[in-house]
Amino acid sequence: MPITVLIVDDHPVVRTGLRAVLDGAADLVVVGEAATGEEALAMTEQVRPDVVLCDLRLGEGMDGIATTAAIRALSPAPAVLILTTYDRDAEVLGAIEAGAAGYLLKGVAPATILEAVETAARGGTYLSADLATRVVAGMRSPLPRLTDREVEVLRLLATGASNREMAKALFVTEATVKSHLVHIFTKLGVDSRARAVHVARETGLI
Amino acid sequence: MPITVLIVDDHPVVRTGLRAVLDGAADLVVVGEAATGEEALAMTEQVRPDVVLCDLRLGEGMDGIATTAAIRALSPAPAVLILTTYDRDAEVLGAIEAGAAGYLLKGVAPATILEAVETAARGGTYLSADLATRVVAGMRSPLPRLTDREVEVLRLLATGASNREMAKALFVTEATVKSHLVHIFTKLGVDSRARAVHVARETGLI
DNA sequence: GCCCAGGTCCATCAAAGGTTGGACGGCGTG
DNA sequence: CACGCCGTCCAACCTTTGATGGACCTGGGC
Repeated sequence: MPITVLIVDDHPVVRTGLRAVLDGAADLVVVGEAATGEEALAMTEQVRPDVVLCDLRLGEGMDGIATTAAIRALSPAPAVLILTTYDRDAEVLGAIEAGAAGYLLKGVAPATILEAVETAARGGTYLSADLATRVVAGMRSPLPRLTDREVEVLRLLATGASNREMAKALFVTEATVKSHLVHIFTKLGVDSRARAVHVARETGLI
Repeated sequence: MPITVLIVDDHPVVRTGLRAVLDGAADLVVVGEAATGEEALAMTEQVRPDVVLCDLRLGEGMDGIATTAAIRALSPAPAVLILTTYDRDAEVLGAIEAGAAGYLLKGVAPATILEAVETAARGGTYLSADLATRVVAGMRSPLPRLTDREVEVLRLLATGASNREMAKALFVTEATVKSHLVHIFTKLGVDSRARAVHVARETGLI
């Protein structure tokens, strides 16, 4: 009995590529394609695949992590393999937390994708080699938990807002903004707004 | 006589997808695949394709624009079609300036890709519909030309570097760095480093 | 009830960042 | 070739940011 796979990616070309790769394996059969998270969810309920191969970035609507969480909430829940171009720490952790059975970089060889799908179908977890160590590192020193307010400030910061502007936007005084900034800096281990934005981007925090 | 196409993308899956799409057309034949800009250049000289379909981002080494420029410098030069995930102004313009015969978003339908390749082979220019207007807008108010030095500063800036750090890195004084910053701010129409980084990212300048 | 954590607020001072104005060399054009 | 323009460089001055050390209030857990 072959392993059934649902492909989720917003790029037709990538879907075609994945289908071609998966069709090359005798024990795999692609049972559907979806372009959005919403579509993926609906199709999963209909066709009940063994594995969902899902891009992390899906253009409009739900992203890969939200889709993963929604799919894993179904029962019986198929394994979800996250596929992506980038290797941002926060996203890896987010995907794993959302119940993903693995995380693959798009740059990997076709054989690796097949291997990952088969591992996932057997209930295992597959992480691209270069990601495994990063995840472990991430586990050791988990990403700092920013409060909602702090994330709000961080987002404004990333748009280049000054303290004065953020204060206006958030209806607080400049002093309060500075206070939030200090907390953000401490949690991110930096000492300037510019660097805070940089690490926030790097870790996928924003 | 069929149109010959060389596929350039650092992701095996995407290459497979493109090959599948192009093989669907009777008058197209894929004569090779390359994973890097260097490889693409070498293969272009060997197999002399009519059209080179090239991803804008190629991981290590030359990027799509550099590769386009290098390929267009050959003679006879094949048409180069740029394929990408994103639609950043600066990159569109850069690609066109480098001699690209068009610019395609990866999200488009397979039929659109075929159409673009055929247009390119006939010597025409193809731009994804939503890009055309942006290019025109870009022409009307061209992106400011930053000098090499300014771009260098901007890149450091984006990593969150302080003036002092940039000065050390560039072997100039802090005052000089500030001077470059002023010019960058003026050209980008902003008044702070944070906002400069923001618009630089938005416009694909970095 | 008590305490602690998070959000808000504040003042002060040192250290960055940003503004202004100017010097020097290369390069193209009149 | 002289002129101006541009890129690079620099210094002095003023503004914003970041560090420090507090204060109050709210809500949740012991």
